Amino acid sequence: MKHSKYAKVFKALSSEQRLNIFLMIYNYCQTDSETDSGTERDHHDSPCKCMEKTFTKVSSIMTLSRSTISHHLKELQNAGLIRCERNGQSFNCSVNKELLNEVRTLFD
Amino acid sequence: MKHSKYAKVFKALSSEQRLNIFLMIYNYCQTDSETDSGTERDHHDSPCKCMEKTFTKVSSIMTLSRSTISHHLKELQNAGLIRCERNGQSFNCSVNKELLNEVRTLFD
DNA sequence: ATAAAAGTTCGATAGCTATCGAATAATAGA
DNA sequence: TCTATTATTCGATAGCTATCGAACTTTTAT
Repeated sequence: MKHSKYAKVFKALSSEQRLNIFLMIYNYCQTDSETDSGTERDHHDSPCKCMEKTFTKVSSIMTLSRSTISHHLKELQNAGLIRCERNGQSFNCSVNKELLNEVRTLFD
Repeated sequence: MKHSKYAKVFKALSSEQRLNIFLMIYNYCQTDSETDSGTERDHHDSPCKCMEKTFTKVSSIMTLSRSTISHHLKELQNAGLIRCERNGQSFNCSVNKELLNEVRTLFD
């Protein structure tokens, strides 16, 4: 992978608030996929289960305006760290674990 | 480790030029410690051998002014990613591998 | 259809950042 | 001591970023 893409990932995680949001989604993914390990899924497109109502959950925990949260979620998507989709009123996000693996191997 | 410290690390790596500088030092450390694996060292303070004349080498490879390079090296030090010391005319840097390990485990 | 809730987009702004050149300080060698 | 090399600090600047509130759009429920 090109260095510029890594830099983009790091930039997305360089804001403390945004890192908190990301880790919130990440941790949810972790515990969720343990609980749900038997289920059949497409591992390429969604390597871990979505965090449902991400926007709402983030809003309830962090004291940031809605527009700011929207912005941060978009930044995380833009860097490729998460994928989001709207499902009716629920806004769901999942972590791109493949990208995380790539990033991790940068330092191996 | 506190999230804010991770954010600081990511911020240090979020500039493409600075990431290039870091990876240059990192890669040098890697090949160097392989070549030099038998030597006795204090692994806490210097987990890998220094890259000698860091400043000069970075200058010769990247088209950045000296002041900018100085600034970037300081940022990397500030985030704890590298340690530098001046040794006469030579400016030597080494990578803080313990910190890298911590960062890596953020996503385990 | 209307209202409520959820999320996005827009425009503004204060503060940060990458970069430079010039001036300065530190070091080594003659 | 004088000079060349090396690195730091300073001041400036253009551009980016985190954040907000207000206005708008989309969706669900009544």
